[in-house]
Amino acid sequence: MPDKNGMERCDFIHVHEDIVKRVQQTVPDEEVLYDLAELFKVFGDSTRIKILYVLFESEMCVCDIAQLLNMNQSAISHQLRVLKQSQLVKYRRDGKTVFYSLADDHVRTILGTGMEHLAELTNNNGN
Amino acid sequence: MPDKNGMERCDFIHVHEDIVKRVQQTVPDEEVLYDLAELFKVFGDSTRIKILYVLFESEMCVCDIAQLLNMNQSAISHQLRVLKQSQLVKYRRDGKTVFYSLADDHVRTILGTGMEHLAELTNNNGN
DNA sequence: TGAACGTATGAACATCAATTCATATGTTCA
DNA sequence: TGAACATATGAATTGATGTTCATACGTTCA
Repeated sequence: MPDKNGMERCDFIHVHEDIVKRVQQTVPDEEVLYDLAELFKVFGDSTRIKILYVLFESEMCVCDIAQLLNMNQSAISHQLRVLKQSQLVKYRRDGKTVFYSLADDHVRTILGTGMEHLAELTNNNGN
Repeated sequence: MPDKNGMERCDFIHVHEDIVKRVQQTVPDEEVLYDLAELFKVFGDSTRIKILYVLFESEMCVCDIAQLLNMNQSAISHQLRVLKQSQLVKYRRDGKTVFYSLADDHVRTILGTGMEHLAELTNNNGN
């Protein structure tokens, strides 16, 4: 017969309190970790990743990005807004056209780190 | 009066074809970018980020992680499965207990890069 | 000014993902 | 073996998110 209340035994009887205490002190604040997750969430969509990679090469207008990715203008515009809010891209207006570009080099660094990880995974699996 | 078919003008008339061509060649394959997005998606959840940070300090069992994060065992177990599938954590069994730990140092690198980005943003906004 | 164009945006819809609940699986020990 | 415990998992639910559609906004130019 299982526990009366389903489960939720696990009363942390054997917990190493010293370890727990130490860990609690070294982990960053809840708020920071939340922001960090929000940042990575932005990179967690292939449309946005494609946009960023495209901007590696040169600044580009919404229309051109849409053509490159074979998506409609609205979808790109919505995603550019997300990237803008995260301060990953910046823009300048030239007449009717708005040109987007990478805000700084962090984008390259972050994407590069992710790429390295993927590369190593596929290498190891290839053995 | 707006266009007849809503919009979807934007016939890419003024597109710089040379730029577009060049960009298309340098952007990684669709599949790779998709995998990259999947990787970052894993980091795009604060529960998983917390788990990873907790594992920075030492290997830990499901129960302890649950206590540290003040969440129930099932939620943690589900998230550990995601981290396991992404090969970001590994585990070893010791009797009834399963200890989880970081799979390699890429986790630290990736999270560190994200942190740096956040730090610079807040610095710049603080001016 | 008004037509044409490039871009932005709000609403609707559909899909996805995190958590919870209930329960199954696997291990230890009396 | 069976009770107790630690973990895993499937189903259900709820909230978040990406895309589309329609349309608004801002700019140029005749």
